[in-house]
Amino acid sequence: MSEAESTVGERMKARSSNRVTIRDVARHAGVSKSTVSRVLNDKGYASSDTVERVQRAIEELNYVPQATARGLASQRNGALGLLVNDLSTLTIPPLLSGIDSMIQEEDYNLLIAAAGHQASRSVPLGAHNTDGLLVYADSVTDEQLRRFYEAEFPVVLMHRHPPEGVDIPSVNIENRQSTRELISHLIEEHGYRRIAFLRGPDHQEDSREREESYVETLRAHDISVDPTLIELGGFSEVISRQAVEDWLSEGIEPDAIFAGDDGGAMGAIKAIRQAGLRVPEDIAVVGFDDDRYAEYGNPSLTTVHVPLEQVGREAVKRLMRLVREGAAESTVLPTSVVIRRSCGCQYPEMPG
Amino acid sequence: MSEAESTVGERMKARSSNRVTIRDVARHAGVSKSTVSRVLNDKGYASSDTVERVQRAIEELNYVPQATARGLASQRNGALGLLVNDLSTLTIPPLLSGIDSMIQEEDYNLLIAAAGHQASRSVPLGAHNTDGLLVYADSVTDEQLRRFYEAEFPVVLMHRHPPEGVDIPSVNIENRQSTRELISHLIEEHGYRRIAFLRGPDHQEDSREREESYVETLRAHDISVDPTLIELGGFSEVISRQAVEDWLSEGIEPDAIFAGDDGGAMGAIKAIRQAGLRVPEDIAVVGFDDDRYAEYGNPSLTTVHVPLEQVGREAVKRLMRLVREGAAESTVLPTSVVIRRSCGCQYPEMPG
DNA sequence: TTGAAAGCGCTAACAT
DNA sequence: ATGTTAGCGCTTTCAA
Repeated sequence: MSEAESTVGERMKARSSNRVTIRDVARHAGVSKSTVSRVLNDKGYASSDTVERVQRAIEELNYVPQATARGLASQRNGALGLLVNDLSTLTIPPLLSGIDSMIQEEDYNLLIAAAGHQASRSVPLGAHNTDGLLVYADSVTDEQLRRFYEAEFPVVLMHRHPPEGVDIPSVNIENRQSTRELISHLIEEHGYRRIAFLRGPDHQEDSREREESYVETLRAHDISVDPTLIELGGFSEVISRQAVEDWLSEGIEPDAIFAGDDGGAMGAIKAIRQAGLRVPEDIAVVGFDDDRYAEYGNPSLTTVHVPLEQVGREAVKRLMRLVREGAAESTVLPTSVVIRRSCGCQYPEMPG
Repeated sequence: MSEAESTVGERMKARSSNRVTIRDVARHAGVSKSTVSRVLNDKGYASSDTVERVQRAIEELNYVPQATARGLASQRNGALGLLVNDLSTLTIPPLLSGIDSMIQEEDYNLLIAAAGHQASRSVPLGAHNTDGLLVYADSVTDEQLRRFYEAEFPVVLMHRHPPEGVDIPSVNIENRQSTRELISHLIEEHGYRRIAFLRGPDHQEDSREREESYVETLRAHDISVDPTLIELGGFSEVISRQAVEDWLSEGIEPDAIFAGDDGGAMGAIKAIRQAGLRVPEDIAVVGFDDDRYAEYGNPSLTTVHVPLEQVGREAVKRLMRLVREGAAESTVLPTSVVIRRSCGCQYPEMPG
């Protein structure tokens, strides 16, 4: 019996389910499943006549190949995964936007999961449901990363370097240079000397690099580093605000505060104003990220612009290369200081 | 031959692939695949002894069931889809966060796709790769919605009502009442009478409802509606800014501007300040959404708080019910006016 | 250029 | 309580 024909039993079966399968298309076009598959995937030979018949059948039946079946047969999932710590962050939208646009171009799907604060738990995304993973910062542990690496599962890191001995490509941003420029600006242009720092979470590389560069820059200007002026801001508005409130209530009043991220800067500003002080007249505040609201802050925020959308796109590009060619290179994207009002400068676009 | 045993050929095959399958687990535990499957899915009976052996085998072999195979066999995808217009919006993070947390609780995966501005194109998510869809606002057309409905494919709408004759559950927010309160506040507390409106995209229901309520509230206060004071803001900072610039350059100077969303409010503020005018002294501005930066705006933004995280969670809950029980109810979540500085009030927390 | 057949890794009757 | 058997809907050799 030819596959292109059908028995009564088959017909009834086909009728009983309203799901259109490749067999229905084959039957409708008068060809075999294999031929339909070839047309679908543009693989192997097919006479233009056949191609057209099959495509018409697909249209007429409104056929869409089922992902699970296709995946099982071809041993690929057709999806890329994204792991982040926290989806509610403001840095997420541009990142997502970049990732999604690139992934759609590549005809893959995007599977997302937030690791929450238990980066130790088992990862919900992996070889069982994706063909590769984008890992943001410390959303998975070194150990888990190592396992992916040993299993030769394609992973690209964002805002993080691979641990020792693990050769995973990464897309990072330049933290040190812009931090140096930013802190130098505070010292040289504004004459601040008591500059505080609000650290990010302990395991965030971005935060560590920013802190190191902050320390180096102070030293380069012969300013001794005062440990009481370094507190945990946790890349969080709430924690940062509390830290600054604590300083102020203890009578510690820096000239300026370098918050590890813009959210922290907002928390700092809130604390300062609540204490009846002014930003930047009494205490200047600068951040990092250039979140969407940085420009609209009160006052507008001097910060460092991070090309997050580009980070997303570059990461996907690299992951695709890794999936297809087995290798990809790392990169570090440039950042740039954005001077606005909160450091004490006159931000041009904002009169009043 | 029992399934629990193995031939040399099978062993070699198992060795040749480094992927651990259910057969490996079965062999390792000395049981059949079915038993492993039962333990895996907690279905049917199994002696506690067997359960333990199987679980140990799973641990030891580091086995994770393959999503495609499981999906094909069980006729489900194990994933829920989310369709939005634009991933780069600020309303996205809380929404995503709510959706993701709920979805992880339900042990599903989250597949995301931005429709871009071609809501007309074919939808990348559907029955072929998900078990149900969350549709945000106008990210798909009425026609596409109708097709899903006719195919009895589970869909839950967010920030949108189903078209006529299509009974799809939705999670919406209260737009009219809070708009009425907001506009009444501008009129009654501040005495504004020339109040402009920046409309959202044409097909956004939120925007239409806000506009209707805006018009009604003006009329209720015996204020005639001036069509020149209604312009397209497109729920976009850039478009809104341009619209306000146009007004000002034409000498049109409202007492207050009601932007359809917070992004638009920011654009309006920018335009006003650039024209050398002050907010709220010369022109007041209010928004809608209560985005993360609304409180930090310059001045802080009077707006309407929208419980986006809850919208996400409620939508997932309803979609799960729809998937499992075939039905779910719609709901409308309450919103609340948040008075800050941009309307002309004294916002308590911000001295200086 | 096309069709037949095998099989991807799992679940789900149905036996027993 | 557990094993056997049949697929799920595709892709992919292999023949023809």
